[in-house]
Amino acid sequence: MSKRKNKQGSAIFQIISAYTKPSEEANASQEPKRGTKRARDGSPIDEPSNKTVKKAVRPTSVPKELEIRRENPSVEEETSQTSQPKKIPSITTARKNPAANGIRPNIQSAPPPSDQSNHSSSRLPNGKAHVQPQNGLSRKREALLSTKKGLPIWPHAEGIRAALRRNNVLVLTGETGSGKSTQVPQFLLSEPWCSKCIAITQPRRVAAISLARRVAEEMGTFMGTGKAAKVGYSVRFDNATGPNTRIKFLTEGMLLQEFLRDPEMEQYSAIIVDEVHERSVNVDLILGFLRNLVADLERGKAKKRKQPLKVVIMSATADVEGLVKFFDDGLKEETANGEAGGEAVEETNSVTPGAKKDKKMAKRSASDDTQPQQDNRISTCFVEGRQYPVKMVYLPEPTDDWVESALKLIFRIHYKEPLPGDILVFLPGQDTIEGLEKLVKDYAEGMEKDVPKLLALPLFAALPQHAQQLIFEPTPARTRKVILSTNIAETSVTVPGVRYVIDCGKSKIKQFRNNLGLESLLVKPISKSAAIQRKGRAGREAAGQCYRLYTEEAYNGLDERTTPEILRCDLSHAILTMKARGVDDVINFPFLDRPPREALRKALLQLLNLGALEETGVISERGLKMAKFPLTPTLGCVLVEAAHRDCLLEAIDIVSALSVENVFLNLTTDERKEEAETARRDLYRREGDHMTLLVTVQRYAEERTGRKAWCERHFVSHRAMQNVLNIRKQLRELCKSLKMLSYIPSDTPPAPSEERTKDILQCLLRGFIMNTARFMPDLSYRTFIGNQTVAIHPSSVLHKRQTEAIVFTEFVFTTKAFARGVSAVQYDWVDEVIEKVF
DNA sequence: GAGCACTGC
Repeated sequence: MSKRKNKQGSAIFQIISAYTKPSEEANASQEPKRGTKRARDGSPIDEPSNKTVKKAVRPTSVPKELEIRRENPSVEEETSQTSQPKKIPSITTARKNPAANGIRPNIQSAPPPSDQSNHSSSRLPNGKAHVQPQNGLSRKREALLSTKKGLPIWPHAEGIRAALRRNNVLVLTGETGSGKSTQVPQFLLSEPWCSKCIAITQPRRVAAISLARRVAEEMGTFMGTGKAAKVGYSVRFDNATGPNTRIKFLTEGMLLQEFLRDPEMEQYSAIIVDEVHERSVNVDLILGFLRNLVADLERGKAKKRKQPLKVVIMSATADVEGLVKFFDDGLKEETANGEAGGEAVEETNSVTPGAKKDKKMAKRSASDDTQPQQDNRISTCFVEGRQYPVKMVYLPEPTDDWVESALKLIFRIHYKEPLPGDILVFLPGQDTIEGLEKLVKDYAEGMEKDVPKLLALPLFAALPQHAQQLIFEPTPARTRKVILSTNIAETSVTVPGVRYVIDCGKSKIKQFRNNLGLESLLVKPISKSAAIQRKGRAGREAAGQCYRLYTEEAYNGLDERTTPEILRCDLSHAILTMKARGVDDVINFPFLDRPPREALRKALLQLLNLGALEETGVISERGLKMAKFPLTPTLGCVLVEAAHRDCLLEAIDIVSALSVENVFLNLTTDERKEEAETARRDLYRREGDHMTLLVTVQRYAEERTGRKAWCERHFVSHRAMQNVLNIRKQLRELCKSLKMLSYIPSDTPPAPSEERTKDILQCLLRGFIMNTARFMPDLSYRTFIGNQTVAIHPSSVLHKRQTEAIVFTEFVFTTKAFARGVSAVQYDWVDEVIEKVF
C-alpha cells in the first residue's frame, strides 16, 4: 500500500518537474537582499528591519528555526497576544522594529497620558477597559512609538493634517502594511477642528475590535466604556465606547444605523471610511450619505450641525480618480449653475506644503476665481505599502483541473523549497478543498522518510471554530503546512508563515437575478485586484512565490476589479435604508456605481408589495419599523405582521434562526447522517422547516444547564444557537422599543397550538409571497408568481413530501432552482395574501 | 438526494 503511494508520490514529482520552470532562480529570490527596497509587484520599498535579527539567530535545524520564528515576537506580536484572543487573526499592521526599546518617545506626536483617574482605574465601571497600571500603559506606548515611526505612513502625518485643514475631504490610498488604519485617527486627534470624536469604519467586527485595542495601546490610554478610555469600538452585540471616547472603531453597519438616528453625524468631528476598495453595499451607502452631508454643510444647508466635518476615504487599491470625482461632483452640484469646476485633485504627497499652497493658489486664480474664499476641494494622498518581493509563476497552458494542478505544485514546492515556508492554496469552495485535502493526505503518506512532512489544513467559513484554529498553531517540527482555503484568507484571515501561494483564479460569487428573484452562487474568474491580493499573501513575512493556475494571458484578460456588491445583489434592503434616511429620490441617489434601473425598480416594487412604501413611494409607518430591524425587508415584514397576529415571540425565534448560518450541522458520512436524523426526530415538524426551527430554538432556550451537550446530542451547531439567542434578545428589545411588544418574557412560550401555527405561517406568507409555489400534477412545484419550476432542497424536512402549496424563505440556483427553508401552507391562504397585496 | 464564497445591523 505504502509502496504504491510512494511510487505515485515520486511520479507526481516528476510530472511536476517537467511541467513548470525549475525553481533555482526562485530559490535565489527567496533570500531578500538586505537593503533592496521593493514594493508590490517588485518595485522598491523599505526592507523590514527585523530581517537581520531573524538571520542572526537562525539555527541550522528546521524545527528550531520554526520555534525561533514564533518565539521571537516583535513588539506587535507580543502585544497582540496579550491583548486579544489568539483566534483573532492579525490585521494589516506594521512590521516591527527591534530597536523599539531604548528610544525615547516623542511626546509631541502622541497625545499626553490619560488623566489621573487612570491610576485608580483597575476597577473601572465595566470590565471592558484594559486593567493595567498607568506606568504599564505608558511603557507600552513608549515601546510602540518607534514602531509607529517606522511605518510608511509616518512621514505623511503633517501632509495629511495640512490637507484636512485646507479641505474637508481626503482620499488616501495606502497599501497593505502602511499603517493607515491605526495612525490616521491618531494624526488627527490634536487638530484644532477636532473637538469631538473620530469615527473609523471597518468591514469586519474582528478588525474593529483589534484595531481599537492596538490604537489604545499605542496612545497609552484605556479602551472601552470607562471614563478614562479614549479609544473604543462599536460592533453588533458589543458596544465598548465611553463618555470620553475620542477614537471609535465601528463596523460599517453600525455607522449606517447611526446615520438613521442622526443624519448630520453631530457627535463626530471626522469620519474615516476604511477599506473602501472592498465595496460592500454598506460602504456604498455611507459614501453616498457622506457626499450629500458634506455638500449640505458646504452649502450651509445643515439643519443643526455647526462645526465642520472632515471625511477621509481610505483604500488599498482605490480608484482614486473615481472617488475624487464622486465627492467633487457633489460639491459642484451646489456651487453649480453651470460652473466649470476646474481640477479637483490636490496631491499632498511628495510636495512640500508651501509649494502645494502656491500650486493651489495658482490653480484657483486661474480657473476658479468665481469661487468664494472657502476652499472645497478634495485632497489625495498615496502611501506605499510594505511587502517582500513575490515571484510570479504562471501555468504555460490553461487547465480546468485546478485540483490536480494544485496537487502537483504542492509536492513540487515541498520537494524543492527549503523550510520554513507554508503553502496557501486558494480554491473556490468547500468541495474542492475537501477533495484536495484528501489527495494531499494520501500522497503525503507515501513520501520518503527523509522528506519533511506535509500537513494539510482546510480553511473556510463554515468550518467549526476549533478546526479553523489549527491554522494558527505552530507548525510541528520538520513539517510544512498546506492551507487549503476559500477567499476567506484573501481578506478576513491572515494566515501566518505563508511563503508560497497557489491561486486557482476562481471564486464563488453570489449573483442576484432580478427577473427571477433568485440568487445563484457561481464559480467565476476572480478580478486582477483579487489576484494581486492573493499573491500578496506570499510576501507578508519573507520573500515568496505565487503560482497562478492559469496563463499570463488569462490574467491579463481578467476584470480590473471585483464587481461591487451593489451591482449584483437584491437592493430592497439598501433602498429601505435610504428611504428611512430620508432619501426620497433613490434613482438619483449618488451611487459610486449606479445599479441598473431595472434592479432599482424591482426593489422598489418589492418594498411596495411588502407595504414598506406608500403608493407614492414615500416610506410608510410599517416601512419605518422594518428599517429599524437588522433584517432583510422580508423578514422585517414578517415581524411587523406577527405583531398584529399575536405571534410575535414565535416569529422572532424563527427569524433569529433564519438569520444565522446553518443551525443543523452538515454531516459528511452516511452513518452520521442517519444518526442525526434519528436524534433530531423529536425536533422535526411536519409543517416544515420553520416550525422545526421554532421548536429547536425553544428547546435550546429551555435547556438551562447543558446547552452544549444538548446541541451535541441533536447534531445542532452550538455556535449558531448562541448567535440565535443573541439576535433573539436584540429583536425582542427592538420590538419592545417600537411598542410592538408590551413586555419581554422571561420564559419561552409554550409550543404553539394548531391555530397559532397557522398564524405564524400566514405571517411568513405575508413577507414571502413572492416565494410561494403550488404542487403540480407532474409532481413538481411551480411558483404562484412567475410560474417557475422549483424543487424542495434535500436539506429540508419537506424534501420528497407532497403538499398542496409551499412558502420558502430562500430561493437559490445551484444545479437547479431550489427552495430552502420550506413550510407547507394551504392553497387558499396564498390566494388570500395575493389578493390583498396585488 | 444536494452541497453554501464572504461580510454585517
